[in-house]
Amino acid sequence: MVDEAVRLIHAEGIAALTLREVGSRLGVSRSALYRHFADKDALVAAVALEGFRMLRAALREAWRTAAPGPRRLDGMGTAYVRFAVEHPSHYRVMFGADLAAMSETVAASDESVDAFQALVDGIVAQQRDGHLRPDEPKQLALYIWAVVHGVAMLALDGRLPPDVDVAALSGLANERLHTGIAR
Amino acid sequence: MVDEAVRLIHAEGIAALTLREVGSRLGVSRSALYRHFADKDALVAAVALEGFRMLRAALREAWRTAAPGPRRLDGMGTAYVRFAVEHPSHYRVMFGADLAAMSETVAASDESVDAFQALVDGIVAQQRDGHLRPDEPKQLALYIWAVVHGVAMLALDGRLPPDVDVAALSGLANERLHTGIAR
DNA sequence: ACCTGAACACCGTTCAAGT
DNA sequence: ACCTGAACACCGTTCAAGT
Repeated sequence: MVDEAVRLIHAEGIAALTLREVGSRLGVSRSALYRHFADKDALVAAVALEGFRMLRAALREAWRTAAPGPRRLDGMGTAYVRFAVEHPSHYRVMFGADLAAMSETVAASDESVDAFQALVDGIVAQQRDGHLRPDEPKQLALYIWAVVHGVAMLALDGRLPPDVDVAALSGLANERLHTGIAR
Repeated sequence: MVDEAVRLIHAEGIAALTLREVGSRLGVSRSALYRHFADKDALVAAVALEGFRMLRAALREAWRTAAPGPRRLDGMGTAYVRFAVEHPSHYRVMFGADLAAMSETVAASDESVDAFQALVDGIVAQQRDGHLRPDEPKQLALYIWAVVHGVAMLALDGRLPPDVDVAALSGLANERLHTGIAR
């Protein structure tokens, strides 16, 4: 069901995600879905949780494989935007207004908290090695998050001019971000 | 109708914006609204256009009243986030996924383009006075936009931890943003 | 345990009919 | 010109009934 929901959003957009269509594609009646999820919000939340799990893995992987040094955080920024661009259906559900109502539960989930923690961990490590300003790590993490989230949202919502390459903007953002927070 | 739509979103959330409720609050049948707007999207677009008009005015005003000098752009960043926080209903419609389908027309509107242009104008002026890196102004503007948009979206969607003050984060963002792009 | 089909209370939208 | 009321094709959700 979760996979089918993601495929449906990817193919037809988030507005086309209806329980009827999910059921139809799975060859089952719409009411049958209620045997597996409490309601539509629960299905959407499951997609969001899967997304946060994937994002967390992508961020940790980016940190792990990045060369140590002052630029080690850059990989996480690139990985974040790339995740959003490569998994727009997940990202839209994770941060869309549709989830705003029930966001408390999803935001409090281990998956979501851990994804953010991966960034905080990286910041603390870079501060320890003297590569980053000794600001409050959580505040700094929120700032970095806002930057990459802003780039991702503008890209996904088609708000960037057509001649602008997302990867190029992401690269520029990483450069200016780095200059702004480096020690 | 536009005012009533904004009031309704403000009071009940964007999901509660229905033509039936708007009509009911105006003491008129739902079908009567079609005499003034082609469909619901057209009403939503009108709210978005009003929002971009207000945002443009707020940005230009912030630039006009800011003290000249290297910090003159900071006021625009603060004004942007403040606009989003003070007019969440407008902002949500302007940048929400609901408008994504028809965003081409709204994004191409004078109101929207002018709001962005206000930022580009400020950047060019600051570069001329030697306060800013001589990067491509449009690219720089997109980066700054991403930063303030990211802060605004996280704040509006309730994604910030409860102990985080939006104004404080906006201030920190402005500081780090400035360091990253100053000459 | 899992599914179906009908029903209910909502949507946006259309259209003939009224003033 | 502007509005109404009924109708249509959609939603999510519930529930008695089936296997």
